Amino acid sequence: MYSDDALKMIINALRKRGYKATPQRIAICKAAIQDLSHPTAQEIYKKVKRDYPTISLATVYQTLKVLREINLVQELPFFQRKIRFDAHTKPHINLVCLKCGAIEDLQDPTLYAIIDKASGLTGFKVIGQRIDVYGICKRCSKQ
Amino acid sequence: MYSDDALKMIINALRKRGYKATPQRIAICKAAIQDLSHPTAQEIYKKVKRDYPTISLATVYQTLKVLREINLVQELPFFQRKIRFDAHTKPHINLVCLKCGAIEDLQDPTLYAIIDKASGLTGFKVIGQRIDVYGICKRCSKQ
DNA sequence: GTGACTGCAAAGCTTTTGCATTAGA
DNA sequence: TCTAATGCAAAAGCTTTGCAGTCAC
Repeated sequence: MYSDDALKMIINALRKRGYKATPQRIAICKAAIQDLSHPTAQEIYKKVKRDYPTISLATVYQTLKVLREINLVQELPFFQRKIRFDAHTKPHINLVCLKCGAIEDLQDPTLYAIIDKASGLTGFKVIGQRIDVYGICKRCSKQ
Repeated sequence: MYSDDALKMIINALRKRGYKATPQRIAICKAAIQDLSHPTAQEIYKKVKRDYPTISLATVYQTLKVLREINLVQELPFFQRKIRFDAHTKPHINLVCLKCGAIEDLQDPTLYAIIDKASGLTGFKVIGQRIDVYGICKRCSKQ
């Protein structure tokens, strides 16, 4: 399910920045990065709790903060005070279904050009981006 | 400062949907729509409080919910549990400076094409969008 | 061994809700 | 008049913080 290479990458990324690679931290990393559904902190917590029953939400939040710092995940603050996490930090479109709540990622090479243009026009130094499209997904439309 | 036409538009938009055009509501609308800095609810509250000292935060939140419903503003949930409001509901780029916190809007006609393409590819029915680019603005870069 | 991490509990804050009073249409 | 809106207070609920014990390195 999860390759050793990816595991090594996580451990290296942590150590390179001076963070300790604790078992809990690795479990949270794996849960956050493997999960393509853009989970909330609560969802990551529940998932990790299966293997580490004593884990606390505080640890999950602290670790997610670290992952954000080392650019392994991106925070997506959403409605209803929920923050969802996206392991996909390169430019892409989040197709957010307002009915079922699902978020689908969509690549589009044109995005790089638009972001570059925006940067060039305004002298803005780009660090990251978030592109959401809200609506109703195909599955929900059919119902 | 604020044209009668715009005022009439707000009142009409409210009444058309069955909402009453109370003085507080109009003041909040004006504060939210005039302000291009993407204010938070707190900032709108402080601004309106000058003219209506008895206004409550609850009223501000309730009114912003109404404005969202009638599509006069868009909610932008941000980091630190802050929601900022954008009176600009058409596709545009929010250039968000991570240093000074300023948000600048930028038009780009190409966005329509990208959103249409995304919609066409996936069968997604588009209702709205949010396009953020995070980085350092020109002014902050110079310092 | 030592400084960073965990996890419990409590605090912090934004946003929402309940409800009596007030006021728009 | 009659329903909806206001505004106070309290609740809700996600996220952060403090701190003692523990563990990675």
